Amino acid sequence: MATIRDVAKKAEVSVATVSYVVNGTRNVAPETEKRVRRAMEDLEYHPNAAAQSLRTRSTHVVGLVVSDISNPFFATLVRGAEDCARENGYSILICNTSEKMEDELVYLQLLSRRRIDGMLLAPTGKNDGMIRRLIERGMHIVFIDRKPDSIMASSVLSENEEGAYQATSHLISLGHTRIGIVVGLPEVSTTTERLRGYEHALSKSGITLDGALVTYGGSQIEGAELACEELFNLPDRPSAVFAGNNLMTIGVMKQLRKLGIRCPQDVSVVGFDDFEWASCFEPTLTAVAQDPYRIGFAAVEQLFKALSGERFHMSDTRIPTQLKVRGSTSSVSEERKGGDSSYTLQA
Amino acid sequence: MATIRDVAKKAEVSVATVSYVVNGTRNVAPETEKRVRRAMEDLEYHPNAAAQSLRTRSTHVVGLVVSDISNPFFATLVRGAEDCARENGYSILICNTSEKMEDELVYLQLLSRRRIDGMLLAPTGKNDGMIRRLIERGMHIVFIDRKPDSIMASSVLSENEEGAYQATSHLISLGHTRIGIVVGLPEVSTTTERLRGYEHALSKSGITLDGALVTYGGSQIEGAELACEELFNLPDRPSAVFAGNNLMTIGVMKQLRKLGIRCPQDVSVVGFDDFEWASCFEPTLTAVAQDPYRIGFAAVEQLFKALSGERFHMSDTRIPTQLKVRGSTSSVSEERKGGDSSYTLQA
DNA sequence: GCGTATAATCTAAACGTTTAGTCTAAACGT
DNA sequence: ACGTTTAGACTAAACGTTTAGATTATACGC
Repeated sequence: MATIRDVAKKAEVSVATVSYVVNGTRNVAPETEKRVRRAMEDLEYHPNAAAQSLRTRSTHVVGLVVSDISNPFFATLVRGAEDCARENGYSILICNTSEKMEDELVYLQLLSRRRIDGMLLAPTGKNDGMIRRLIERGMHIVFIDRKPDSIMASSVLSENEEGAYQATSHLISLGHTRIGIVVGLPEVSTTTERLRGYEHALSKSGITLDGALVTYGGSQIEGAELACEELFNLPDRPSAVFAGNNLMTIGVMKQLRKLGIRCPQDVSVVGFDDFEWASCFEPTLTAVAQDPYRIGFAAVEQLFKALSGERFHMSDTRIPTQLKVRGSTSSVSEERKGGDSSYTLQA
Repeated sequence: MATIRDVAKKAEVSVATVSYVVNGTRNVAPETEKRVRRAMEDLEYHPNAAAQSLRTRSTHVVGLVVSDISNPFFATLVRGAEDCARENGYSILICNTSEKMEDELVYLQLLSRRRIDGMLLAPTGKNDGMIRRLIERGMHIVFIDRKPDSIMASSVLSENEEGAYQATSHLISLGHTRIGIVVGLPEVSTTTERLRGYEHALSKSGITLDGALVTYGGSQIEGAELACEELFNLPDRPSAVFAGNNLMTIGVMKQLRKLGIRCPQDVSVVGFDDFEWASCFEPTLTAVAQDPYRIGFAAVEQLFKALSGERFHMSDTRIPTQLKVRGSTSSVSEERKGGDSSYTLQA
């Protein structure tokens, strides 16, 4: 593979000159430039990024740490991040923690070695110490989707509380009073925020919170199935269920089907996270839509702002959610009336 | 940030010795090792990966080029790839081509500069020249999901033809003879292979191929909606539709709903690619399940085999598909009988 | 006690860039 | 004609590792 020295020799100039034309960092005579470019073409020269990084102490790489990239929410978020990164000449290194603190730790160290210019992090919530030290050592971090409340740093998150509030209020407005909720992992902020929105909506309507209706599904399908089973083993069952994320919505629906409980005739369901297909399969799902693409994109923008030294401006960005009312929720005690009365409510 | 020199000084040894304990490349006295490790801890030393790469000419990074990581198929594939990569101390750099040849080209060059150790590539099919040159220059490439037929290199793909054959045969066995198909981009191998399976199944049953029933949806939802509309504008409509990938299945379903055509009562639908939720929303979807996780995982394994110099063993791996028969397909002319008669047929 | 093998450590040259600092020669102002 | 500026090009020192080869000390066989 050709080096800058080879190009220099072929173009009969010094390596410095080649570097200048590659980076446009100094004037070089049009004639010389032509010769250099010609040589680069001929030799199929590609600057060695490792050498550049070593010299310039900048890798043009940003790390992206999420729990599981196969979760469509994160997948889309990553896409948004990648699009923004690419526009600015950056690449993205992905890391899946599976919500495990050890894995997260290993990745944080790995990213340190790689001298990435910054990172987007959806923290498991169990490595705050290490994260804080990283930040102190100068690592630029933007939290995405969730954030540790003990650390001051930029973040880009959904309007979780407001979204959950709207979802719950929607159910209440349909006459539901026993509303079960299946939330994710207790240590992540999305869980607590969504729970808060739920509680807020209840209390606003004077409904007293029944602890038995709050269940934990671990953010996974299987966990949500169990949580849902739990809800319907209660002496007085809920007439509606609020599922805390996309996977748990599927878990809930699976369990309902298993139990022979019809939605929305027997129970209303609203999920956090929308789906592409939600409008063409039955029951069409009422959901709080997030905008993961925008979260990813905005987070990288935020990161670049920090990198460009724009006077350490910490910012917490909240991306709005949208309640999409579809067919999986219906008036309590009324039968489903059919017909498509979908509508959308903006947060 | 601490360098190896700092560690050496603190531990009162030479930099070489530090390197030896970091990499375990030579014996060092237990006493010395302890001192060195201590120093590393104290200084929070993380070896500079750029310097290592420069020196060793190996980055421990593999590039992953797909059309769109927000497509759940690729997202899961990436997860499989990442899991295997990580097990072996490698990281993954992601690139989204959006099926555009220019973007693909830019990424191929970028990955060259980054001196990645190898790459997984789902080619757009329009840069074969560049790809061939890369391989000649020593780049290790494993094709995933699809492959250019003009290039000899390892690949890990689904059993596309067989899967499509089974899907089509299933429809035929239900009495369908006018079977529409919505396939993706003509230049990618998945399209041609799935089309071949479809044609094969038809001809085997003595059904003559009607060109009007073969439509192109560009692998996207919107494209498939149009393609589906086209199918149902035909003088004699199909009684079944085979959708060529996950997004196009959604497009088809959206269009059917728009046209007021019921599935499976009016038309049967089978999709290529399964969904997590397919068994709990109506119509429960009959689909050819692929195993993207396994594709990604196997592709990285294959790549490592090549990297470890295991006598350039080119291999084309095919990952089996599974036909999951559910509720979206039914006997022609018969009304849907209800009840869950799901079953699975292995390829 | 002597040559030799072995273990532990060190020295210094790469790896491929960028960039501050020099140098040269031409252009310019007066 | 002569200092001064300027454009264009060059030299060489970093950046932080790895690793072949040299060096030293210790153990071993006889």
